[in-house]
Parts: sequence; C-alpha cells; structure tokens
Amino acid sequence: MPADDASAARRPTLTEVAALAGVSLKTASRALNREPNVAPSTGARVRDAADLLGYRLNGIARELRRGATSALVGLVSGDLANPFYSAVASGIERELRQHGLLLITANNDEDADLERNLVEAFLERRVRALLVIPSGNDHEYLSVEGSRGVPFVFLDRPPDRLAADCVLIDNAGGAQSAGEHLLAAGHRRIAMVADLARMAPQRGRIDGFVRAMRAAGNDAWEPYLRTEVHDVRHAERTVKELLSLEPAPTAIFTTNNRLTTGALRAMRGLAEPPALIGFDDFDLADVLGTTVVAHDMSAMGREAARLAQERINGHTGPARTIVISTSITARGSGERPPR
Amino acid sequence: MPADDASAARRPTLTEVAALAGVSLKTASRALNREPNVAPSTGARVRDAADLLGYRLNGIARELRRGATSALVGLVSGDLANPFYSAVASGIERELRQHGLLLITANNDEDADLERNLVEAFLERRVRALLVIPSGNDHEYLSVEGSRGVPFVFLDRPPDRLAADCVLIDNAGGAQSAGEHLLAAGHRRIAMVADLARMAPQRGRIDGFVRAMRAAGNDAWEPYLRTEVHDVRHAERTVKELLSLEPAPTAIFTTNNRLTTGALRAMRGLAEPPALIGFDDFDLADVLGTTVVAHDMSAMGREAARLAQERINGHTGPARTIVISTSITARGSGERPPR
DNA sequence: GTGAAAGCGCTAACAT
DNA sequence: ATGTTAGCGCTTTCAC
Repeated sequence: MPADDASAARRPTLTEVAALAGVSLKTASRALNREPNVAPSTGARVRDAADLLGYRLNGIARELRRGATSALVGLVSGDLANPFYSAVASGIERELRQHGLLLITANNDEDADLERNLVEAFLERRVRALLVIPSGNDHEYLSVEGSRGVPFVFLDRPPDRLAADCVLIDNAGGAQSAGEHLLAAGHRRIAMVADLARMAPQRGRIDGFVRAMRAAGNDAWEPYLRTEVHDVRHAERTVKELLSLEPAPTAIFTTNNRLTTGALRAMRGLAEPPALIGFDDFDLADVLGTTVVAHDMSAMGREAARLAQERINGHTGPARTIVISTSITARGSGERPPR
Repeated sequence: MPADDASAARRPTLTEVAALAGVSLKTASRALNREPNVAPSTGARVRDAADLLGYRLNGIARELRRGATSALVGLVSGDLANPFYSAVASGIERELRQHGLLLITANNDEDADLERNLVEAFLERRVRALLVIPSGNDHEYLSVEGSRGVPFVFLDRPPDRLAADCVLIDNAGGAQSAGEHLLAAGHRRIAMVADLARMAPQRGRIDGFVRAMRAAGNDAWEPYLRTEVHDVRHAERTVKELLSLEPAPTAIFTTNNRLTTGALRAMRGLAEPPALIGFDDFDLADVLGTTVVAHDMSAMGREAARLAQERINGHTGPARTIVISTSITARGSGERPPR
C-alpha cells in the first residue's frame, strides 16, 4: 500500500472542494454534476480542485437528499453456484446495468427465515425493487411493502398470498412434452424423479407429466414415481435403485438440473442405458447427448428486470405474470427406444 | 397490488413513530435499536407504533450519519453465467453474509473501460471493500482509493502497477503438472490451446506447460501451440484443425473451462480421441471422464472475502498474496496413451 | 430514563 | 452565473 498518510483518514467533501476552488458549495455541486449555468472557467477550476483532493461524490448523501431511494435492486435467490440461479442473475444484471441500476445478490440457503431477513435488509437499504426466487412459502409479510412503492418481482415460483408481478416457466407444459416425447418413442414404464413436491415448479412438472401419461392411458409409470429427491447424491442413489427394479423402467424423466446430474452419474458406463430427459438445459448436454426440456434462463432474468424497471418508472396496474416457454431439445438420450 | 392508497406515497419516518408513541425522536431511536436506558413500557409503546405505521429504518440516513460507509462490498467480475465467476461469487457472498455484509455484483463484459466505470460507481456508493476479477490491465487509477481506506482485493489476476491484496491460482504449477501428467503417459506431440496470452493467468499456464516440456527435453509440442482462442466456438474449430494435422497431436491441454468445452465438442464421437486435460474443473467432468487441473473456486472467493474483512477491521500492513493450489483430478481422458 | 439541538454531505428552492 | 438557506432521516453529543 502506498504510504499516503495525510489523506488516509477521511475523504474530502464537496465543501472542501468548493473552498479550494474559491466558490460556493452550490456552484461546486453544479460544476461537478455538469448542470447548466456554470461559467466554463469556473467549472474547470472546480474540477481541478476535485481532482487534486481526490474528491469522490458521496452517493449516500445524494440519495438521502434525493429521497432516500438508491440505485440498487436486490435479488434474493438460491446459491449462485447453481447454474440456474447464476444464469438468471446474469440476465438480470445485464438488463439493470443498461439503466444505471446495480444488483445486490444474496443467497437464501433455501431457508425461509433467512430469506425473510435478507429481504428486510434489502428494504432497509432502500432498494428500488426487489427480485425474489422464493424459498419460503408465505410472502404475505411483503404486502405492506408492495403498497409502499417498492416493487417486487417473483421468479420461478409464484408468490404466496400476495399479488405481485412474476416470471414463471411453463413447467406443466414442458413436463407434459417430455412425457409425450418418451411415450412417442414407445416407452410405458417411465420413471419420474422429482424434487420436493411442495415447491410450485415441481408441482407443475409433476402434474404435467402425469397429464401426459393419463392422456395416453398409460399407468405403467406409477410404480416408478420418486419425489422429495433434493440433491445430486440422492438422485444418483434413487436412479440406481430404480434401474435395479424388476421390471426396470425403460425411461427416466428428471425434473431439474441437479437431478439430471445425479441420473447421469447413476447411468455412467451402462451398456444399455434407459432413455433420459431432464428438465433444464445445461452446459455440455450436447456433448453428453442429453435430451432436455430447455428454456431461456437468461431471458427469465431479463424479463423480471424489465417488469421491475417498469414499476420503478411508475407503471401501475394489476400484477402481471410472464410465462417463459419451453421446448424439447433432442440430443439422443430422450430418443432411445425401450429395450 | 392491494389498493392501499393512503400509505402508497411515502414511508413513515422515525419522527412520525415518535409522535404516535408520544415520545421524543431520540427515545424512539433508542427503543428501536434496543439501546439501554429505555423503560420497558416505553419501548413496547414505540415498537407498537412502528408496527402500526409500517415503519422501516432508513439505512441510507443511518449510514450517512454514522460516517457515510455502507455495509456493501462490491464485486466486479466477468459474466456470472460463466461457472468460474459464479462459483467465486458464491464463495464471497457466503463469507460476507456471516459478517452482515452484502454483495453487489457487476459484470465488466471483459471491457476495461466499463470495469473502471463500475468501480467508480461502487466507490461512490461507499462500498466497504472492493473485489475485482480484473479485465483491464492498468489499475493505477485505484491507488488513491487504496490510500483512502477502501480496501481492494484482486482475484485471479494480480493488479497492475498497484500493491494490493490478491488471491491467485497456482497457474504455472497446475499447468506444469498437466504437462508432466501427459508426458508420463507417453505423449510427445502435445497441443496446447490457450486464451489471450496477455492475460496473466493464461501467461502463467502457458509458461508452466512450456517449463514441463523443456524439463523433459521435448519439443514436439511446438507446432501445436495455439493461443488467442477466446471462446467456445473458436476452441472447437481450433481443436478440429489440430486433429486434422499430419501428424496430429496425441494429447491436448486446454487452459480454461471455455476452451475445454470447445475441445470436448470437437472430439465428440471420435473413435480414438486424443488425451485431454483441461484447466478448471467443471460440472459433469466426472460423467464425461475428463481429467482436469482442479482448484477450489469457492475457497478463492472465501479467502478474498476474508482478506477484505480483515482490512475493513483495520488490518494494515503490506499487500498479501494468497495462492490457491491445484491438483490433477484424473478421470480417464488425461490417462489415454498416445495412439 | 428521557429530550433538545446539532450535523453527516449533499441537492432543491429561492435569492441575487 | 453564483450564493444562501434549508433539510433529507437518522445518530450523537450533552443536558435534564
């Protein structure tokens, strides 16, 4: 660190800049903000003084004066190490940055209480909008906020007991397509490995899949339904167990990226692997030849940011829901016939 | 949105809470902050009033009064959609949250000017510390800040013309191991596909690899060196081109996760693929059987956050450098013999 | 145990 | 074109 002791203590304020430039506080403010009605020579003198002192605007003071609302947008989500969340976050950040807004992120660790604390912390910081990929189930505590002008947008899961904008994936539709895709390839004994059924997206995916089976008059899937599978290891074990059944399922549908990873691990090295379709696309799925229910995660973030943006700009009106469509990306694993 | 028009406009302030509770401003402040010297009954009355009004502390005002420094730590990095950056960000956030700090993230789009703008924006917001995974090469503009008490930590790439804490990967060591690993399997014609050579981590990886080759007296790699390969598509093309040479290389070393992805795409479906080692571990590398130079990205974030934390707590002293070690994770692709 | 006054650094409103 | 005054919402003296 350079030893610049003299200035180490405190940052210079606008008052000091003004004093050095020999002008009033307000003139200094005008000059640095490039407002009109400042003589060019005065402006230059002020800016020189600012540079000399190493002055930097105090955004906190500005924001307080301008109405105590920041240029920050909060995102509370699951762990960014999960590519689903990070892809969404990336889409959000990119959109916000276009509008001069910054993104604060916090991980709820899939804990409803922590989620609530983080939301409170963001609100204290006077975020302009709050984006939530919820973990908790009750969001009524947010209802006062919505009415106080902090817009919320929910992603991936609709808010509970609260009307608010949200961006969802067509979970039921995507899962139904997956089911139909496997049926069309001739499968009947189709296993579904799902995460916690209490989570809305999982519910939708389960329902969609079941709908496809019912419509085809197929009930051979029923012994192979597994829910409450929440991590990769558990998914791997579950798929191994499914494949050791007699008769074994000839196809597997996994309802999110973690579970698909587990299934791929379980199936590694199998001479005659079952067919597989996973919900959520992922890196290298093309190399692995894994058929997936794909959807645009980055667009999801972008749309959510856009909704927030519009509310920030004063848009009123009823809560809106945007549904991100899905499509089957066939890469081989979902097209394997029953053996 | 619930139609709660009356309160939609403005948030209640502490003054209003105090008025409703029939106490002075200061007493209200004490009560809500749970400071000593407040009669229990008074405290309860104030808190009731706060609940009734839907009061929420204005963190901006508090921060201004307390010294204009926020509870925010900034991270400027590449796109969070890249698992390397998101893993690091996740490690940082987790560590900061333990200490009541929040993470603001912004993507520099690998553009030095944008990076500088984002850094400025963060500093205006009075972040407590600034973490940078640099894209630009000149960081001298930050030197005034360092001396003004905003700690910086650089990740992955050392700062240029500036002494600051940083957390680096043992790039040269990891790449050298990769080279030795391939040599030990009997390879001589080893291709290296590298990213922009001007970036320090790439330089280190290139140097480490070359050192391994020199030490073994092997120069058969030289025709197969490719640098300035910056994205997946380019990597895929480059590897295809390498494999069509006569004689073709029998092994490939890719110097980051993007390039490894490209190589895997290029090698997809090959009956006799060359050996492959990639720098950076990745999801599903186990399923694909890809040997990698692994390192703990989450630990990298954690260490960086820790360094920042210590500086925030007043630690002074010379700039420190932490080096994250690497290790070869053998999964098959790097152990294939030359054909 | 409680309150009055001052002020953090800036910008808005109103002079001049 | 420039300056003066007030005040954002809170915490910090210092007094009672």
